[in-house]
Amino acid sequence: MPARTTKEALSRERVLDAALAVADLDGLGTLTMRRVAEELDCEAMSLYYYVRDKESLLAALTEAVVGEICESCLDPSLQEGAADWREVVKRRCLAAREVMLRHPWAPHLVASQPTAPSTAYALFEALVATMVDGGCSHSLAHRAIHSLGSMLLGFTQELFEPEAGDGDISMEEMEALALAMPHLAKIAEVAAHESKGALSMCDTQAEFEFTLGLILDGLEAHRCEPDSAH
Amino acid sequence: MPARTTKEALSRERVLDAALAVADLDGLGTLTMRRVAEELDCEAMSLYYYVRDKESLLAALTEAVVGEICESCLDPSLQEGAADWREVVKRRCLAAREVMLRHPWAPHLVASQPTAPSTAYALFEALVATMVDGGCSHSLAHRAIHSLGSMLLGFTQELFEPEAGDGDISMEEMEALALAMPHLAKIAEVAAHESKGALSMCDTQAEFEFTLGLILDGLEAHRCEPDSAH
DNA sequence: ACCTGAACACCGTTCAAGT
DNA sequence: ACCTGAACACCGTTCAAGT
Repeated sequence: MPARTTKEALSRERVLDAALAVADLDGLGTLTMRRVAEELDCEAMSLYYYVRDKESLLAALTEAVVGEICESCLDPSLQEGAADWREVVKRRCLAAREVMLRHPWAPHLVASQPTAPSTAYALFEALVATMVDGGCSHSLAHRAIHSLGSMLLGFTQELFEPEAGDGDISMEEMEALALAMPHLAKIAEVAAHESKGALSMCDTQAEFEFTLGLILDGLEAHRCEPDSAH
Repeated sequence: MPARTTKEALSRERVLDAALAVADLDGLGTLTMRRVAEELDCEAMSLYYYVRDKESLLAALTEAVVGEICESCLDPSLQEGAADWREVVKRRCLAAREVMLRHPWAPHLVASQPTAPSTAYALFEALVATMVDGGCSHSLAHRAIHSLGSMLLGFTQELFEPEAGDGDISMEEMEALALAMPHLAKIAEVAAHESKGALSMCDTQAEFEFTLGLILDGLEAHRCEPDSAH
């Protein structure tokens, strides 16, 4: 009779929501299977019906936060009245940051994952599109994604590296992906061409030095016109 | 008789070295008290004679890697023949990166610590000194440290925030620190003055936007002269 | 002073058994 | 199909006891 006390049926979604709630409340450190179960008023073992193991739970949680970031960043209203491609990109980074501030555990979690969740690619595609429309080359936009990585997801890491097993993505999926994200496809194409024989698609050393150069040159410019700062 | 099989006495240093070895060999994930003990051919409980708990072991390990980074960055030969303050800072960041590549687990570990290890301050002091000698204001050098944070330690995070308990550092220590690191002391002084009443000493939102601006403006410059890239 | 055996609380996970 | 009790391996940590 009492609807309140009737146990609501579990579901993968409820499990995920509970995990997110625990992380938001007490951080990743207290996110145990038993604690999530407690939140759902069930036993820890029940979770394994909806989730392969803890690792995959965390992977799903990662996808969820990154998805939230993407949603915020892709809000069309961010484009309104922007003077510049820079302003659009800036607003998107600030939107990403807002989400990260709501989920302080997110950078840690994303960084601990072996690969960036697929949700992130939509965000990268949108950023590259904005830059290319703004007159940037694909190659510059590519470097920009690397340089902005830590502003978007809160940490620095390889983003474009292939997953452990190449075989787990089919040719059809590949083509569908290329159609959905033409700019990323073009970037991947160029990068693959330039790096034939290299260990990884992106020259991370070069990317590092490029970003470093941007920052140092920018600081030098501020040194010469110290009116803006201070 | 057989010196080989005679158990060498444990020591805090040996424990730390063993922990570092485990991390380098198999990553932080396998770094358990029992595994470290195994490496030392003793029981896990023995470690507690030299280390309060695992948390403090990890803190010591953090101090060790950050110390290694500082040593590399502070190598005087990095200053030789540098055309610019930028070149010195760049070489230091690249030196830091080399250490990080040797210890891929380092960014994770440093980021997971509640506070940056004291070892890091010597590095910041040296960088600020280089910039100020190169004609930068203290306030610009301060922002530079924030902007370069992820290039130096592999992640983004609050660096200057006070530790949980303010009381655990005495007035004498404070003054000794100020004498050893005059530039950081000056920066702290200015920041404390500017932020009276604010929650934290550094306006992280402003630092974020500043770094973002450096990157975006740098990219825009590259868009206009696309000869250098591509 | 330095090390360890036994023990405890907590964790992820499996599996057979319940409904 | 969906959930759970019992059980196992592994973890950090304490403490009394050994040398």
